[in-house]
Amino acid sequence: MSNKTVKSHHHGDLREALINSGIQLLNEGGMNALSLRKCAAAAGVSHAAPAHHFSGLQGLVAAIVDRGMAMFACAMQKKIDQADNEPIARLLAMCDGYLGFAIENEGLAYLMFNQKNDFMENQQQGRNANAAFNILVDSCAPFKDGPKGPLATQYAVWSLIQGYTHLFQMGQLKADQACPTVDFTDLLAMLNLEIESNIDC
Amino acid sequence: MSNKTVKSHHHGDLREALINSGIQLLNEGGMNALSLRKCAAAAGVSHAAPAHHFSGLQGLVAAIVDRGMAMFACAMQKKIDQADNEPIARLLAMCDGYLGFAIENEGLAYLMFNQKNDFMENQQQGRNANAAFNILVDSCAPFKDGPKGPLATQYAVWSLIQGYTHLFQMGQLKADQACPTVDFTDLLAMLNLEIESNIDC
DNA sequence: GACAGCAGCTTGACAGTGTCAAGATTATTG
DNA sequence: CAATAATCTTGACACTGTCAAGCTGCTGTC
Repeated sequence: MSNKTVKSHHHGDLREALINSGIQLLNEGGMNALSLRKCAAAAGVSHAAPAHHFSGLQGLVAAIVDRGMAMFACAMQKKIDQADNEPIARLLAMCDGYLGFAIENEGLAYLMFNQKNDFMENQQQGRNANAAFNILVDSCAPFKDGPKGPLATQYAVWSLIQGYTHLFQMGQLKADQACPTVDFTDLLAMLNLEIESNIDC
Repeated sequence: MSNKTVKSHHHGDLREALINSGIQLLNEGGMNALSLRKCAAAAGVSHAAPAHHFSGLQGLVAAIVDRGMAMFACAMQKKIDQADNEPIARLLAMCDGYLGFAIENEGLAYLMFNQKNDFMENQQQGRNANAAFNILVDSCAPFKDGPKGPLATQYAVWSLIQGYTHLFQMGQLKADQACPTVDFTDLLAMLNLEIESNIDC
């Protein structure tokens, strides 16, 4: 497939090619369009070749999720960097990036967010996932925790944006009836978020 | 299989049996354990028999989701009926039933909540789904809508409980680190919920 | 009561899937 | 250069959903 070299027995960068093919299949045909054999075919390679780079389908999925997490973290960070240097604006920007990523990468995001997460256990695998998670944590850091204990703000925001994104992905937020779509900004505004004193940046 | 009648060519209630087998398979072996052929085998019937009751796997899934929605609505209503006759208590009870159902029926709930919803379009199919949805709507009805428009309360609560449930299903709420699990009550307490005046029950 | 029609189910086949074992080819290393 | 390891191919297997064709027994009509 390469025009630089004559066709070799070795692909050269099959692992990368398989991940890319997988993401493309996901975003084109949704969850059920992903298969080892189709990835192999898209990379111009025999059906059993992927087994030497991933331990079965689950391994390919893990690699795709890992790649997706890097893209996800990047998408959120980009929005945050464009926002005003103020806690609420940055939090909203993070959520904007969260939802935007899920919209622009529908199949990939579905795979990522609906996969049981063993990342915390496989430390090696989850570096990108942790990076994405830390962006969420950092965005919530300037706000006081609720009276009922620490982390409440963080999990409230996470649940809210994840739930909203999920409802969107499942087509539950269509504005087909009289009511217009409820914007996420309005939902976040309902949360009691108090800025901790003496915080800059 | 029945001890009342001799074995007949006809099963008698195959449709029900297939749905029940499907739910059992889901809750025992998770999402990937569900297959038409295994449902058929569990019902003691040939592999192609389901095709005469459902239009393929998708049809069986739709029937299972429909059944699940009835159970879901029942679970929420039961909790609400046990709660104090007061808006906040009833809202919390609804969320308790929501999460509890997902915990007690892991595989089924995963199938239900991660399926793109065509219920609003297939009016006939979605009666049970609408019943469950209406319980959510009714639980939010006593509360004022936010300043930014109607339905904000409803979608904030829905996003929050769905997101929290989803994080739980994906194993993101484990209290493995120093922090204990964040209770949903604490998250709901962070929402600005004002009771509308002149409402009883 | 007999017979046609039909719904319920079976059998057999097909393409697609993941996974394994064995072998062929290429790159790397001593 | 030769041995070894990495990479990929080929072939096979069990499992999946789906379709076509046929068998079985119930139901309704004359």
